Amino acid sequence: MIDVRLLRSEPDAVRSALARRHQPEVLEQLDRAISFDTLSRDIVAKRDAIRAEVNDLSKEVGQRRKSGDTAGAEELQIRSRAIGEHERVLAGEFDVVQSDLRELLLRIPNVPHPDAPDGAGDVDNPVVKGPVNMPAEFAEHKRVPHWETGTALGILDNERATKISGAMFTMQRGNGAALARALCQYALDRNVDEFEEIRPPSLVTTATLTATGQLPKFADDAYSIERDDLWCIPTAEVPLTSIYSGEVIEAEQLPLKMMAYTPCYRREAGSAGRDTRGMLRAHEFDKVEILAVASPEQAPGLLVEMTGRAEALIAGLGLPYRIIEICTGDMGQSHHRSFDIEVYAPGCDNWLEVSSISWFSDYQSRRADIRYRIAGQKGTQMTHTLNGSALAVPRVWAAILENYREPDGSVTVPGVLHPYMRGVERISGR
RNA sequence: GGAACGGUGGCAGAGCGGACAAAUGCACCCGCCUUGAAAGCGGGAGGCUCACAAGGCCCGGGGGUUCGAAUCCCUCCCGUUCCGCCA
Repeated sequence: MIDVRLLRSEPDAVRSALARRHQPEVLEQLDRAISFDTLSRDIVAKRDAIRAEVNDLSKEVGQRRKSGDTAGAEELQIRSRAIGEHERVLAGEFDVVQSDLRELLLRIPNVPHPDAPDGAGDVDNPVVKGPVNMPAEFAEHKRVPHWETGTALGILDNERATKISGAMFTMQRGNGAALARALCQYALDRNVDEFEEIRPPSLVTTATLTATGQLPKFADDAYSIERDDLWCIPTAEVPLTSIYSGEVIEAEQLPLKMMAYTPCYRREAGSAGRDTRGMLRAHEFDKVEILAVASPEQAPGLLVEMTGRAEALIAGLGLPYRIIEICTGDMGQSHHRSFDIEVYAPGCDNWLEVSSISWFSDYQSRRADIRYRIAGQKGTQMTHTLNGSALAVPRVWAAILENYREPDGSVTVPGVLHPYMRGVERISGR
């Protein structure tokens, strides 16, 4: 949620920043929000003046009662009651305007960072690094999609996954399952130097899913358990961000760095049939997420650090990759600035998005009410949040099967994963 | 799921219809005292809204009663204990 005070003090700056997202309806919402805010301040001023009057009268009623002036007290009561009617009307109006305003603000996206590249959509995302590790050409035996290799080796069984749960569910078996788990273990071990490992709940309340920005706008993308008013998390970002919701953190505690390995659930409404072969897009997948709660000053450095960490994991696996920056027209609603890491998969002949690292400025913190206090200073400020996929399993799993496919159809396991694979260095057919 | 009891400031904990932003203790900050510190003494200090002041709001959330609610009523949430169920 963007700051209403910013809307008041610098409406033009907010407008031109949001205009870079190339979504005309956002600017309309902005105008309505500004007029709601003006109206609400107008009403609250009147309401408060009346409340002050009622408070004064009530005090006097008490005093007169005490001194025995019953008649005088009763006369004041009558007056106060009449004024109270008016107060009730104004208070009602205020509540309506406030909730309309909040509803609007929850749907207005974050302002992009000034340095975020301009663009209308994903084709405008500039490559900021790479390709790294990219061979001049790929041998024919690597030009095999992972779903063929995985099925042939008996480590991918999507046919039965579909029988069990329906379309767009996947299932890994044997060394394929081990490979998926090894990737998570690898990602956790490489970040435990700085990030606290968390095992959060994967079902969360509506308030929690609203704090990170998925609700109210993107309800169709999440699985909901209506009977208990809970939602399945689409990413560990959701529970991790809300760990400190409603709390005030001492400045010297910042940044708070956390990571979690969780399943992620996405309905993928509207994307059925698109890039859904093999492991490319599924309703349920595993991911290791890294997250930081920081001061505004710490945030830019953390964005660089966290992007570097995600990159190091991919580089460590020896996969060809590149880093792109997300342009203003392609940014997620909560994002202030964002980078993606893409891995090249020769079998699909495609760059696969395997990691996304984002800075949310105070957008999520304001929704979640996460503040910090500087010792010796009055008041509190909103924190900044950042997060990124350290490693999203399915597409990395897919890229390994394609990049490490041998002429005989087996798959070599990258060296860094050997310790987590019970010594298996090569996955061959049974 | 059932029953009982709870939810008040950083923490503990009083207040249970009228001057309560809220006693007291601990912790914290500033003085005095001291070579320095502790103890002792004196003083200060919550959050939100807000340019500031004034005003308003905040005693788990929401609603109600009342001239007036931390205090009474309803409802929801959370916690503790006991029972039931269960990995």
